[in-house]
Amino acid sequence: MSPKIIDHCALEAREEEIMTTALEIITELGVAGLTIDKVVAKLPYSKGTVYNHFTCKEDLLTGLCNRSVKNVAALFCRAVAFEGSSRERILAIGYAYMLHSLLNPTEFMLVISAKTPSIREKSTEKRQEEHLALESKLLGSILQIISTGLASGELNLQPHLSPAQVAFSLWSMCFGTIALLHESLDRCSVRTEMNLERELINHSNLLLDGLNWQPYTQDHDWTETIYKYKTQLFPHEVKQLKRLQNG
Amino acid sequence: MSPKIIDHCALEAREEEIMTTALEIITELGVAGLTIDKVVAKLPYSKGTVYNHFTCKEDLLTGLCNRSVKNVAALFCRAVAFEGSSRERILAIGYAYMLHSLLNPTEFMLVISAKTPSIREKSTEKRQEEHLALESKLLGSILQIISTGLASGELNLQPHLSPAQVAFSLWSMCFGTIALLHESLDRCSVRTEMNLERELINHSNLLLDGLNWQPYTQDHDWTETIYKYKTQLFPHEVKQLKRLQNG
DNA sequence: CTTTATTTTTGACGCATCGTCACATTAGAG
DNA sequence: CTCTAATGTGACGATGCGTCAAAAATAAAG
Repeated sequence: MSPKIIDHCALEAREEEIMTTALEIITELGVAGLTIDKVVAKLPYSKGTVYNHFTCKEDLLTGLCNRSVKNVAALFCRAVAFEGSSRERILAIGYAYMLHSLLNPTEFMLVISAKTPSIREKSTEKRQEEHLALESKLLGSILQIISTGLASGELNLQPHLSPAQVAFSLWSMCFGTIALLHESLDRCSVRTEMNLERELINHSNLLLDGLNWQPYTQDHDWTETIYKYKTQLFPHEVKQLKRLQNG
Repeated sequence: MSPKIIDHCALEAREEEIMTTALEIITELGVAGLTIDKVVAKLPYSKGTVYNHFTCKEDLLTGLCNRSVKNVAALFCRAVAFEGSSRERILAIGYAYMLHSLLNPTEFMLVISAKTPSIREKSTEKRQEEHLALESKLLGSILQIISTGLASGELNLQPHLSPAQVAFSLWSMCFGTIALLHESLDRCSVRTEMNLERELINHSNLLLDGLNWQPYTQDHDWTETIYKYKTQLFPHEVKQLKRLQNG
């Protein structure tokens, strides 16, 4: 009894390896170009082994999507810890989301793709649940900032709005803005990344003003806040982005 | 010479027939379940004929998506003609979009799917352009309302915002809200359609307040306006929706 | 009515990809 | 060294895509 012990650590490492290889192929050939056979060809394992980790191609895509959301969650945690007013911190969340989408365009697209029924329909229940859990972790970061805003009195909720509703508003605003600007980014090159930044900040400020979240847009130097994001909060990411845009 | 004149009308009718059949299959089996062979099996034509209309499956999906956007555009035109303040008319746009997404969930999902790179990469340039033209028609309706709002003085743009930026904000807000609530609608049945309606109105009002688009949320009876949407502007659609929810 | 030139339709075919499963391999216990 | 169970392998059947040579349909000319 007990032959060949399953080394959980090694298993997980292999799963990472498979996902990384899949991401390379997607970056090169697009989601449509992804093929299990191509993944297998790039790996020292066989098809059967890959199918031990992922039940089908869609399951692999969802796994990739979850890995990406985990990275976003890490950025959000940093945004929550930003030294500043609650409104500055909530804006940092949107900024983090944008940075992530610019640094990892392939993965961002994957998150949208994974929400598509054709992929959801086929991937594992387990990975689906993992995805939901990760998403609510993201919402958790937002809710955390909302509650400190309420505590400090900078945010006064209108009676018909719950914190969850506000969090959802912010979330969907970011999602919609980035998704739509991302897609046009691929088409008409008129819009550059800088435009995405400007629109996202505009749109966020409109929403936050509507919420009466102080300080209002005109009562604070937001350019300076964004400068702090760039130099203090996400210096590494911004540097990486600049390198990406020049290279 | 000159045999068999191509009857453009008949051709178009057949294209419609193909798309309708494809939509039936998608509604039944999901986007992933769509197969050209299945479409052909349901039609009195052969595979070759279908491929005379659409170059590939993805092209068919984009065609389906465009047909759906055309219907949205028609609803938007009615919203523009609503008798009321400019803010009431802009809110009607969002309401129309929501109604459409609830009445045609399959098609709404398709619009998201069609934005996915894996589909865009493969569909025809021609249909891509058609899609862009249709989308800018939608934005056109929004811009039209913005300009009447500016003319009447109900909307005063802050200097750093252009009408196009405002239109984009509204558009992405609607898109994000509906997309995210639609997808959770499929998963946790906690959220009903009524919730989508409430959230969309909330979210719209937040944004419009942020824009200083009068009358503000607290200065007008919006419940009554929504009642007008239901009874005067989209009575047929609302009735259809109720039938759908009961049946 | 027959012929002819041309367009349209057809469906069998070749190719790619998927996911499976019977068999091979491996590593530790006895 | 042998036995055993977990793990890995890749050939295989099935499915679906898109093509293309041949067949059918059509309308004007003879």
